[in-house]
Amino acid sequence: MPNAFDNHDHSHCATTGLAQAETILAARNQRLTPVRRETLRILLSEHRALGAYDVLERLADAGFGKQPPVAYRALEFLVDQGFAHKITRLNAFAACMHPDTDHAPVFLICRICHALAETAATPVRTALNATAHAVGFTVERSSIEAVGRCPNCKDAA
Amino acid sequence: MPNAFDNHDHSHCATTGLAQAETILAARNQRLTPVRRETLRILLSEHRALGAYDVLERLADAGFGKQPPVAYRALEFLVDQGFAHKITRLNAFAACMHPDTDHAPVFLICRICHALAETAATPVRTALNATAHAVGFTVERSSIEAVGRCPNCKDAA
DNA sequence: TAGAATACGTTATGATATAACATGTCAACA
DNA sequence: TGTTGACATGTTATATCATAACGTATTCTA
Ligand SMILES: [Zn+2]
Ligand SMILES: [Zn+2]
Ligand SMILES: [Zn+2]
Ligand SMILES: [Zn+2]
Repeated sequence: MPNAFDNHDHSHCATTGLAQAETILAARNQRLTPVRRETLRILLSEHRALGAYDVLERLADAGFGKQPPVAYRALEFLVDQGFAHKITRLNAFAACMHPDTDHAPVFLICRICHALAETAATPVRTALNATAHAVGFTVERSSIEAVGRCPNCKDAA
Repeated sequence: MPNAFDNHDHSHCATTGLAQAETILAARNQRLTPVRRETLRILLSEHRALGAYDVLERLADAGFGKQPPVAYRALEFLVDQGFAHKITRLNAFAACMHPDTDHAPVFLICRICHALAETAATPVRTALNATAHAVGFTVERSSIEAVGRCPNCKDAA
């Protein structure tokens, strides 16, 4: 599985992502309707986060509704079902790169090219849980988002 | 140093916070003007994050300007100088509890009572840097925010 | 005290997000 | 096979969060 920073056959990411969504949602008796499918396709088309209004514009171009709830609802569905994530730092959404495994990711956001990668969260989450436990806090959800430079942009300002 | 979840003499937090800001800013030749001071006092008055418009309302009550930039500018100053943090998950701001030590904190947000604590970030950040390094990414800034239940609310739904 | 830098206040607008409600789709089942 | 109920889609309207641009006031420095 390549990450966003590697050169890779990206068409594979998109087709795989859609196919996975089909399979998983069918098993859950959830419907991947045309708007939802197109929304996922839009997110999968890039390894970066898109604002809800960017998604909305593309949905409108594809013949769907033009009002914010159209995008927000499809995005909410995809987030709930684990096929997309909200990147809170960016107020934006990105396709999940491993919807098959239950996970709570760490996001790496390139400040230069805006590429976004999801990486193994286990060690970070272990540390976070320990830190929280030390003050009696129970973690239910968390966002771990780093901004910096990806390998392709490491020499840029 | 108590954290937000402990019972503690909270008036101490506020007076200490303001005094620290005075001292540190004087040393930096930065001005803790009346709006800035009041903004910090407002944030210090609670161990939770306040939205910019909540802060603005209290500033207006205290006789300062009533327009959003008044609050946003004071908040930006305090964040830049390390006396407040923006909690991106909440689109809100909170006073920093240890402005004396250079740090990039982990935030623990109680879903029930909205208390917010800042905890030692070192182990979490170490893990995050290692994870990032593994894919060639250089972390410049990061937000680590957990939502869950604080010790006082651990038995709640 | 003049001039420059900084801060404060306002108006106006931009960007992100949701409430509320009408219409449409589809499958279960009387 | 027509009715019903659940879900999905679309719209209007509004709420919430944030910044651009500009004029005035204050403070610093020479
Ligand atoms: Zn790809
Ligand atoms: Zn990059
Ligand atoms: Zn306190
Ligand atoms: Zn609590």
